[in-house]
Amino acid sequence: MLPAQCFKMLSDETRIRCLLLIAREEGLCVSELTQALAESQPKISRHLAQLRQFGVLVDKREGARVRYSVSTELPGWFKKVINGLKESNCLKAQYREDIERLHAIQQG
Amino acid sequence: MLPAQCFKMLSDETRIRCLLLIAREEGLCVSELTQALAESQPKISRHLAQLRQFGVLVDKREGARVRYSVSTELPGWFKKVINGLKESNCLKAQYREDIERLHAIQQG
DNA sequence: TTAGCATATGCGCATATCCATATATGAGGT
DNA sequence: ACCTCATATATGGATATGCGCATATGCTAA
Repeated sequence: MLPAQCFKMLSDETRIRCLLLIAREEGLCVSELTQALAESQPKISRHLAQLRQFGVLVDKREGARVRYSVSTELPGWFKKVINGLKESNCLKAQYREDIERLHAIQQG
Repeated sequence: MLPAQCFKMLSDETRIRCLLLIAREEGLCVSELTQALAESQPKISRHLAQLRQFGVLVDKREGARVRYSVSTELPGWFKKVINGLKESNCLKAQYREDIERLHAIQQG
């Protein structure tokens, strides 16, 4: 688990947006992310697969859906990075629209 | 300053090694890094240029040499990432050899 | 000015990354 | 069985990245 490889997982805007939403909501399925980020389903799925293959996310089938959540077995320094992102107020603004779209869906 | 771009700067092992050494020693020149990492001079120079162009490092000419140091004008969450790396004991072991080579040079 | 060390950059190549499109798999309902 | 929704993957093409090598620039000293 080299740091450079971990950071490569975070080096794509789509992956960051997925990860932050999943961390914030403690688990989301592909269709929720597809709508929240307003991106194509294959695009989302492929990025989630990368994060899962690298061990950042874990997936769990729930009927027809697959729920992705943040792995609990990450190196301490990497957990801190994710928490730092999650708690950063200056970043919250950048991804506000994703959160708003997600909540709009969850309402309906 | 999108997070994904910041992390892209950290997504290369050579750049991580440079950044960690520079952060630890509070400024190093190209030749020191070239020897400490045991990599070619153009390779080191190119990666330093990327880190500088992105604003992670600042450079200062000192005679024939150029000293690179970590910028003080980085977003708070990004400073925390760098400090987290610097302080992580589990990572210190990974880059021990770089530090040893550096100190060997500085002695001589 | 010339020599020589320190640093930066241009170029070509190999490889990696990302995307859109189309298609495949999987699960549940009828 | 079929159909449909949810998710995954294969393919091909555009772009980006990293490297080695050679060369250019910058500085100092003589």
